[in-house]
Amino acid sequence: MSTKNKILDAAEVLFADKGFNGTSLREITSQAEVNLAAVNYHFGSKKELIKAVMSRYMNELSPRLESALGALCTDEAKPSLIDVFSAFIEPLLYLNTFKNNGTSIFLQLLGRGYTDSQGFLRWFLTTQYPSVFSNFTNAVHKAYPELSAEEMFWRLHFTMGTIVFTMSSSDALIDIALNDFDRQVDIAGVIKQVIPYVAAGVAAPIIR
Amino acid sequence: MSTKNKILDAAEVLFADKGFNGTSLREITSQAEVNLAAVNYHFGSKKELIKAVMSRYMNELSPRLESALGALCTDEAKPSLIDVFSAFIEPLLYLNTFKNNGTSIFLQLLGRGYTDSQGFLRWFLTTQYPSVFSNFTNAVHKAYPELSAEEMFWRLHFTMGTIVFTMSSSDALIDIALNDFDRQVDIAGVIKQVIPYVAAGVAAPIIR
DNA sequence: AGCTATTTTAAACGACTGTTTGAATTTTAG
DNA sequence: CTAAAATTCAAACAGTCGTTTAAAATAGCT
Repeated sequence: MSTKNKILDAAEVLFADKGFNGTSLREITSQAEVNLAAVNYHFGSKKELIKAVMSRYMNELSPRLESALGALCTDEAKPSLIDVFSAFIEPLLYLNTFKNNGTSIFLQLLGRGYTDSQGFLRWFLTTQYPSVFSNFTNAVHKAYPELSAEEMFWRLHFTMGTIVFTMSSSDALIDIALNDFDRQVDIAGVIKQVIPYVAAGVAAPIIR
Repeated sequence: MSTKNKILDAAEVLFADKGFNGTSLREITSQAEVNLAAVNYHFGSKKELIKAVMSRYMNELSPRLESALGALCTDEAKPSLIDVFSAFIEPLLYLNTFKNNGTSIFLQLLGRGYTDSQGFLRWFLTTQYPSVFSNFTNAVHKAYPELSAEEMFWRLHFTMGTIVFTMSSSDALIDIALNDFDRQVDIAGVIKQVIPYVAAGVAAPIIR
């Protein structure tokens, strides 16, 4: 295993758990069992390391998401919103085979990225992977054409919030579910719970 | 204006903007124009200052929320989920009169509290203000009795995520709405947009 | 006024942060 | 085998962090 990958593997878990600002390079390098200076040598800076961690996931996710959402839009049949959101399941769960707990880690990282460090990660994702967003809005528009661009904007951000926030505290929530309801839930279970919710939210009647 | 209040006023704005971990005591005290040591003198520690900032809002919000939700439950008429979520509007917007931008600041603080500092704030709120949560779940249960406790647990956390996440990035979102749609939105406008969304999400049909 | 208690102040504490350095080591290639 | 390139390493850098200290200033009270 290369030093670079040892660092990435250790970093993503710590970042997901304690946030980007909350994780020090010393924690990462000691967890990865490499020298402290290795991060700056291989990645240049902590910020570049964060980008590298996210890119490793986005490069796997982006094409799969693109084709799944693209298939919905080229179909002549009108997809339901459940179809649109369900298109995320397979690509997201693929991250689990690509890496242990990959889905959960990635979604937690996404949540961290939106609140930590004044949204520089949001800028990075929207500029580096713009097609993911446009594919998504296109699919939603096909499923629910009555929704104006502005209303869609808000509802998609609400959806983003639901997903990202839920996932960034998914470990705690899964713990509570285990204690209060004796129910063993995994990340796939949470995803299946959240899809009807966000689909209904986006499909909510328009109040004018 | 007392030193204590000068600190609280400066702290809440900085905390909302940059998070609890992202704001240093030196930023707070120089913004408040008081000595650095004043925080530890008046509050004991940074952690206690965070609690004090939140308590100042919760002590205003909690009784108003309690009576608004309580009224729904004692009514013999079955409330709709829109009614339940609309019960939050008046107490939340009251924070705006209590303090400039109070609603927005409080909701942003809430969002920060859920992701910063490994959820110690979540523990603080759920143990110090448990009635808010139980009143809420009671009201939802009355509006939608078919929802099991476990399903309600998940949907309420999804809702929490939607609200809290949206509000913690509300400044950025309001900016985008202004640029892309020439639409001036304020925090009340965002709340009115989000209520149909979360109400529909919670009301989503149960898939078993 | 004087005395006490409260508050403010400047300075320093030790611990931690990301980053850089230059020498030692390992790997690669001719 | 050897020389060059790439990597690892311990050490130190300059900063920032939350907190503490002890002296100075202020306030309240008799």
